[in-house]
Amino acid sequence: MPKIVDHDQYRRELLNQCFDLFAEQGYAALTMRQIAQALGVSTGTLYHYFSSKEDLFEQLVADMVEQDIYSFAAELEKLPTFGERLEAAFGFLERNEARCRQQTLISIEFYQQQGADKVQQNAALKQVSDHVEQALVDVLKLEDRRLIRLLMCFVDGLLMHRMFEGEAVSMTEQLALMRHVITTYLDHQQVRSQGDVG
Amino acid sequence: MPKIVDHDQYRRELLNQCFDLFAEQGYAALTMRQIAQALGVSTGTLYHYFSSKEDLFEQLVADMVEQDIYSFAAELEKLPTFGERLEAAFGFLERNEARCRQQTLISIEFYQQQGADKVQQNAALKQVSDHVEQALVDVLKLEDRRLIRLLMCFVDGLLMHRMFEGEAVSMTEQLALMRHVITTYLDHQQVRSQGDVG
Amino acid sequence: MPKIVDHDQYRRELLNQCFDLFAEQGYAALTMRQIAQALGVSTGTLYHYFSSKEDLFEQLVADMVEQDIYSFAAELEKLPTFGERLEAAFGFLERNEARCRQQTLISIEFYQQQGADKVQQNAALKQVSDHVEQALVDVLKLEDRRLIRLLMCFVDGLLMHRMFEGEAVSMTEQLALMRHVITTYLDHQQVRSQGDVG
Amino acid sequence: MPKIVDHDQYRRELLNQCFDLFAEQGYAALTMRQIAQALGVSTGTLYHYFSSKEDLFEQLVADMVEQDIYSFAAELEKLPTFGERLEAAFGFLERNEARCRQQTLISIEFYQQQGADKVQQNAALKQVSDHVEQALVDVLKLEDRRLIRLLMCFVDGLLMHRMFEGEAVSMTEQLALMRHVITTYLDHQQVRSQGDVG
DNA sequence: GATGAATGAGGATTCATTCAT
DNA sequence: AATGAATGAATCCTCATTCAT
Repeated sequence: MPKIVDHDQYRRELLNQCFDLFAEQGYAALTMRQIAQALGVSTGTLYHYFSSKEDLFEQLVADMVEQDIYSFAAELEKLPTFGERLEAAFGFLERNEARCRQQTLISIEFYQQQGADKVQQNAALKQVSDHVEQALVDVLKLEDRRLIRLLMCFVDGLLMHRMFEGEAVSMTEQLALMRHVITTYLDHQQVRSQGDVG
Repeated sequence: MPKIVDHDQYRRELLNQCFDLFAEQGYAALTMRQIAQALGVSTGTLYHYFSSKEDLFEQLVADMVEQDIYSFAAELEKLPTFGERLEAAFGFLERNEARCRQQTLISIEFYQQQGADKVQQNAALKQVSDHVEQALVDVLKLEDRRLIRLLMCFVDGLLMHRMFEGEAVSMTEQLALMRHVITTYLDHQQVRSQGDVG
Repeated sequence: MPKIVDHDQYRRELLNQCFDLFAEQGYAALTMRQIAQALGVSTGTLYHYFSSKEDLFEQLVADMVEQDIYSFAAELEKLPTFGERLEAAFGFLERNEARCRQQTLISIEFYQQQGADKVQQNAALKQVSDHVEQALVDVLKLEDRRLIRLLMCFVDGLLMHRMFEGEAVSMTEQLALMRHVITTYLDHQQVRSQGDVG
Repeated sequence: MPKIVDHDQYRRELLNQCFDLFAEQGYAALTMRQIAQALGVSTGTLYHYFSSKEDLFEQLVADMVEQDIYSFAAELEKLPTFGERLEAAFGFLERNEARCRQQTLISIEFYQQQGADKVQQNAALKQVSDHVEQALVDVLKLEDRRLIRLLMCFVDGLLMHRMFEGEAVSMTEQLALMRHVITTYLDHQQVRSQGDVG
C-alpha cells in the first residue's frame, strides 16, 4: 500500500478529534493553535494535512456525513411494530443526546461560516439530511417521507430547545408525546384507509 | 446644553438595525467596524451606547424578547375552531419565515457566544421561550403545554432545516402535515375522552 | 472688574484640583474624561479653559512654581542657629512628604511628556528649582549655594527612594543623618577658617 | 525541526534593545509598534516573547536588576583610602551618567505604571536598591549603611536634577562637594572616636 | 514529514478633541 | 458658558498562515 493510505487515515483521525472542539467553541472562536495543541501536534502539521482552517472545517462536516452514527439500525429492524421501532430509535437518541447536539451545532456553524447561498449549493448538509432520512425510512419501515421529515425537524428542534433551556424541557416527555401523537395519527390513517376500503 | 438625544430610544434604534447583521454574519464574523458602517455611525458612537460588542449582542437578545412579533394574536382569537387557529398561526409563520429564522439563528449564536452554562442561567432565552409558549396557549386556546412545546420544537427544527436545505424542504407541506397530525391526535383524544365519559 | 478675573480664577481652581490626579495616575494614564468627572464638569468645559490636555498639564506645572509651599519660611527665620533652622525645614518636609512627592512625580512626568530637550529650554522646572533654592538660601541663611543644591538633590532622591521602597527607608533617620553630616561639615569649615585667620 | 532559536537568549536581547526606548519615551508613550519597528521585528514576534506590553516592561525591570553595571568594583578595591575609592566611584558615575539616568527614569516609570502599593510589594526595585547598597558597602569598605543610603539618595537626586536642569547643575562640582562633606564627616567621627578612646 | 518562530493584517477598544445645541 | 454626543485615528493584541530548519 502506498503512503497515501497512512496520510489519509491520519487526516481522518485528526478530524475526529476536532469534532468536539468545534462543537464546544464554535468555528470562529476556535483557533488553529488551540486545535493543534488539543491534538498534540504543531500548527505546521495541521497545515500539512489541511490547506486552511476553512478546509479543515469543511472536511470535518463532510466526514460527519459518512460517520454512521445510525449503526443502531440493525437492532431496530427486528422489532415487529412501528411503535416499538420508534421507541427504540428515540431511546437511542436520548442516550446519544450529547453527540446529536454537537452534530446540530456544527451544522449551524457550517451554515453561518459558509453563508446561506453556498450552504444550499454545497451538497454536504443536504447529504447528511438525506442520509438520515433514508436510514429512518429503512429502519422505521415507514414509507411516508413527509412524516420522516416531520420527525427529523421535531428532533432537531427538540435538541435545540434542550441546549437553550436545559432540563426545563424534558427529553423523555417530549419524545413520548411525539410517539403518541404519531402513532395515533398512523392508526387513524389506517382506520380511515380501511374504512375507505370497506 | 447638550445635543438633545433620547439616549435610550436611540440605543434601541441601533439595536434594531443590528438584528439583520448578526443574523446574517454571526457574532464572531461581524466586526464592530462593519456594524458601525452599516448603521452609519462611528465605532466611537457604538461604544457610547454599548460598553462592548458582547454587551451590544446581549442587549440585542434581551430586546428580542420584548418585541412582540406575535402581535398577530388578535386576529386568531376570533377564529372558532382549533384547526382554523393553528392554520392561521402557521400562515403567519410562513409569511414571516425570514424574521423567524433570524431569531432562531441569533438564539443559537447567543448560545455559542455565552457558553452552555451561562445561557441556561441567563433568563433571556428562557424568557423568549416562555413568552412564546404562553402566547400560543392563549392564542390557540390549547391548554396542553406539552403539545405547545412539541409544536415549538417542530417549528424551530423546520426553520433550521429550511436554512440548510432551502426549498428542498417544503414549508407549506410540512406545516400542513403537522396540522393534520395534531388535529387527528386531538380529535382522537376527545373521542377517547367522550368514550370514557359515556 | 472684567469677567477675565473670574475666568482666570476658575481656571486656577480647576488646575489645583487636577494636581493630585496627575500625581496619582501620571499624564498618559489620566484621561480628560476622568479629569472632567473628578472636577465635576464636562469635557467641553475643560476645553473651554484649556486648549488641550498638554496645555492643561503645562499650566499645571507652571502653576506649581508659584504655589508657595515654602510659606513656612517665616517660622524658620526666627530660629537662631543653622542647626535649628535645618531641623525645622526637615521637620516641615517630613510633615508634607506626600505633597512633596507629588511635586517630584509631576516634575518627572513633565520631563517625560515634553522630552528632554524641551524641558531644559522650558523655564518651568528650572524656575521651580531656582525658586526653592532661593527660598532655602533666605530661610536657612546659608550662602553656599552648592551646599543648598546638594541638600535639594538629597531630599529629592530621598523622596524617590521612599516611593520605591516605602518605609524600608526611614525618612527620620536619613534626615537626621544628613543634618549631622552637614553641621559637622560646616563646623569643620568654620574651624578651619578660623585657623586660617589665626 | 523548528527554527533553531535560543528563546531565552533572544528574549534578553530584545529586552536589552528596549531599554533605551522606554527610558526615552516612557512606558505609556511608547507603543508596541514603535518597539517592534525599533527592534526590527513584527509586533507578532514581540508577543511571541512577551505576553503583553506590561509583561515586557516588567521583565525589563527585572532584567535591570541582574545587569551588574557595578562591575567596576574590582578597580576600586585596590585603592587604599576611602577618599580615593569614593572619588573613583563618582568618576564611574560621571562617565556613565546617561545609563544611570535611564535606570532612574525606568524605575520611576515602573512606579507610575504599577501603582505605589504594587511597587513596594514587588521585589524588583527593592532588589536593585539592596543590590547596589551591598555593592557599595563592599566596594567603598564603608560599613555605615545609613551613610551608603544617604549617598544613594543624593546620587539619584542629582541625576534627576541633571535631567531637569541640564548643565545648570554641575555633576563634577556636586560630586566633589559631596566627597568633601562626607570625608569631613568621617574624619570628624574618627577624631571623636579616638578622643573617646584616649 | 514536522516544527514553531515569524509575520502583519485586522479585531476590539480607547480617548483627545470637536461641535450642535 | 456649558454640555455630552459624536468622531476616527491610534492602541494593544490575536491569529491564520508561511517557511527556514
